[in-house]
Amino acid sequence: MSSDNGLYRPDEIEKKWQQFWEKSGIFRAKDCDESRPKYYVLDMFPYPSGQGLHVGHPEGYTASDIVARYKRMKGFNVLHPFGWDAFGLPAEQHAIQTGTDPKETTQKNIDNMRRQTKSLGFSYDWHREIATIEPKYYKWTQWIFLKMFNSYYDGNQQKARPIEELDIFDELSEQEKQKYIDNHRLAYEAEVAVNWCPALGTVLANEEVIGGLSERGGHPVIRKPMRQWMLKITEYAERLLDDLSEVDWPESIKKLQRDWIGKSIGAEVEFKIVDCDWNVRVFTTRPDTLFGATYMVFSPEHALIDMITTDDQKETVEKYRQEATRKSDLDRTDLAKEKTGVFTGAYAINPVNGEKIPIWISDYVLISYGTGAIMAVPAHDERDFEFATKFNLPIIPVVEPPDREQADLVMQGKLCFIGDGRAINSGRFDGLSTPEFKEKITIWLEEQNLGKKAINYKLRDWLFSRQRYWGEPFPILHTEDRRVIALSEQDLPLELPLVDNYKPAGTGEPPLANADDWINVTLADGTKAKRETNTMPQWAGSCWYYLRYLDPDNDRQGWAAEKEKYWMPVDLYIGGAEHAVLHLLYSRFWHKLLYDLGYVSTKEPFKKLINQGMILGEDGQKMSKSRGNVVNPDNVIADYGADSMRLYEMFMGPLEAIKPWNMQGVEGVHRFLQKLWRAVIDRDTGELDKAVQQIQADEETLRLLHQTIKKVGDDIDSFGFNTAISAMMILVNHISRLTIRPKAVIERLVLILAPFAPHIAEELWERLGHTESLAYASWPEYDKELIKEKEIELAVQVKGKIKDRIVVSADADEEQIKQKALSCKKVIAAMDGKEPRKIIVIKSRLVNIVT
RNA sequence: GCCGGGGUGGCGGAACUGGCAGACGCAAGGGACUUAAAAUCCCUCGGGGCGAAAGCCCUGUACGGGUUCGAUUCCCGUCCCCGGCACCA
Repeated sequence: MSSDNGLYRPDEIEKKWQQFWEKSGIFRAKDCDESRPKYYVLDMFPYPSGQGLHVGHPEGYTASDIVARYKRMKGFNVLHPFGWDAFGLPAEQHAIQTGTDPKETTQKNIDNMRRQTKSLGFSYDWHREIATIEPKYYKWTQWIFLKMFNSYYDGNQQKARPIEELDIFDELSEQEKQKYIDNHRLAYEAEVAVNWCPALGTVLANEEVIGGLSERGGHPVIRKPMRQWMLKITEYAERLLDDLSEVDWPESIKKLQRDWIGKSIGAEVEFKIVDCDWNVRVFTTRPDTLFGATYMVFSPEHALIDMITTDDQKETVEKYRQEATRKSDLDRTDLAKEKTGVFTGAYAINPVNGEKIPIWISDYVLISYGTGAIMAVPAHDERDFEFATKFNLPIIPVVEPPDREQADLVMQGKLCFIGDGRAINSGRFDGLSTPEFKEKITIWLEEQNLGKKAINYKLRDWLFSRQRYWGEPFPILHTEDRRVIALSEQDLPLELPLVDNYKPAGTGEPPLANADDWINVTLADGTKAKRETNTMPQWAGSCWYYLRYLDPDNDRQGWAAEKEKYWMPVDLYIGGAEHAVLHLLYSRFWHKLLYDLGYVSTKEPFKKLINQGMILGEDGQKMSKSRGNVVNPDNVIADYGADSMRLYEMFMGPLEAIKPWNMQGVEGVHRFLQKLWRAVIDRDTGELDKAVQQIQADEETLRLLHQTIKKVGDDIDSFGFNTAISAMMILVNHISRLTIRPKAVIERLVLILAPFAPHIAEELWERLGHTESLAYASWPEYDKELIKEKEIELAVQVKGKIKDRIVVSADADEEQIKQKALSCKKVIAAMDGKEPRKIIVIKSRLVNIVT
């Protein structure tokens, strides 16, 4: 008679162990424990969306959990926290539509996603859970903003310093002093042309505009000048670039960041404008082509245009400028379009040869890069070439291409050449190579006081305000007499007021402008002031959350210094590649500010970074509701259990790869767990199977076990989780075929499986007779000697083609192997009576006989 | 257009540092067990050819070349797919 007491029941054992982990507090990280090395494993915290978890989330979380559990078994004190990046547009859009407080919506979503996350059995220290929307959290986001506001960047020391230490000229008036200080703050206000999205009723950061449309929603975006808060990330450009060499990140991500920062080295050159007192500066990376500068182009927004435009050109120029401002970024960057532009009537003098050259304006020159004006060298710049060709401007070649054919075309003005070559038409510089020329002319320009070496970055200051309700309020007051003052630290947090209308006004005035009680403030001295009504962007909270985990309940500091010293930096950071630039660059920027001011002890926050790849639907398409190919983790767990879910996510392929979901693959790993279970547990009684016995394992089993222990450990170290699982499958296949299964082998198998499938591992561990959780059991050691094969099979090739195989003992020497190989019948036949010219023996691989 | 990543069976993928291509899993086919089915277990499984069979031969890692005793791996060229950037002077 058979009962089913011994069946594998993931639903039961998973609930049991999750409750045990929670109640026992076994995964609470101990601060400042100097007896063990520390290890900080961090997941990018999610936005708590109404859709809940999708299968992409657990991919990264499982990988980090495997590492966390593995490191604990290796004796590390592991910090593995979780939380919520909870400010965000969906909850606010919902609030606008329904009038529900976004806090309520968000809280509900957090509760649901927490339930889902816990059902996967991750070993998070839930006592450290944080959410960026909680006042006790954003108090410190505001605090860091104040640090930013109250600091300036000391260019000589290359670091941020308190604003009180800024040197000010005494002869300035009070007002001028204040202006000077405000201009130097790392958080400052500016009237900037922003990306205004009428449909969303907000401005967007450059990064949030994709091809002239809003990243979220795809609405059109136009340019509009508005007062905005900016953060001086540009001051950190050089350090953000340099310190990339210190972090262990994928090269591709580092490159994206380098390109985003976009450093270029060149020269600034001053051009005199004919018949007036104005000079204009341009930035160029090719000062060696100065002799070929045949005209200049100003950006339509350039301030000098009004002063230099001749009367007869005024109307045309004005018309063009109007059009340019009306154009959205999309129109301006449409590459299919032809270059446009108009002549200003003014001329400049080329400083190297005294030639009079016309000044044009065109929107292919950007006001925000360099000086907003360029010298145009049509022979050696493709954009200038296109423009010159269209408007019939002179093209003078000044670099001779090394290639003869190219050189001919360039000399005829028919080809634009942007490479390095030899200088021509450049007076006494003729004959120089491009790099030499660059160096010499830069020195010459400096001597003549006409220019100097210069560096430019593509990186712009970070537009930090949003016309939104659902974000951190700025701790800033605007007084009646137009001063901007910061709240003091004791006044934090400045909490969001309750409002009854979440709609933006549509004029650009944020929703908070309607909260009268909240906005109007009277200072101690009686001065009336209004609160800042913009809020911070979603990135703010995620810039520093990894620090709050260190000390989440501290209400006197964002984090305690000794905890920061103990835990930082983050040893491993896992998350999606979509944050390659923004989140990771912003965090690094904030971290460097905090470093300068002495609040953190490391230059970089994240030592090692891994990106998990996207998981596609079963149809190979990106998962989306409209395609109907979304896989819900809840269903997978209900059908197969969390261990199968975890295992499958890791077994699909390399962590970083993009890969399609396949429900039958889940079935496959589930069968693997079943097979292990059946090999250990008696189906009827639920006790250990009678085949599991305390006996010495045979040689082959022992070898396979030790090989597997080594492989799984090595693979976890290198994030090769898919191959680690396949190695364990091989071992389970072997064990399940044994009639007597050595208990000690099974125990070690259970231990190495534990980081991947912790519930079944804990359950089996218990049923194997252990009374303590395996969470801190020592990771099994492997024996190098036991791993070695006794006999090795070698392929024997004749001239690179395999003819036969031989088996030799592992310690056979080369001569023995050669003899054995040469004596194979098939080899003799293949050699066709010829003498071996050369015999290559690759130990433990093959023999190749060349005749 | 530029930059980065990639292209291996029907599918996901594996292959140390240039050394037996296709581990492991899925799907498929065959068999065992069963009254039957499910589950489980065993076998086959890149393509083509020869053979009654054991087995043997040829070919094959997007395509075309090259280096090498030997190339999925290194080099050159071409095609395709994915991601990022997009007039940054």
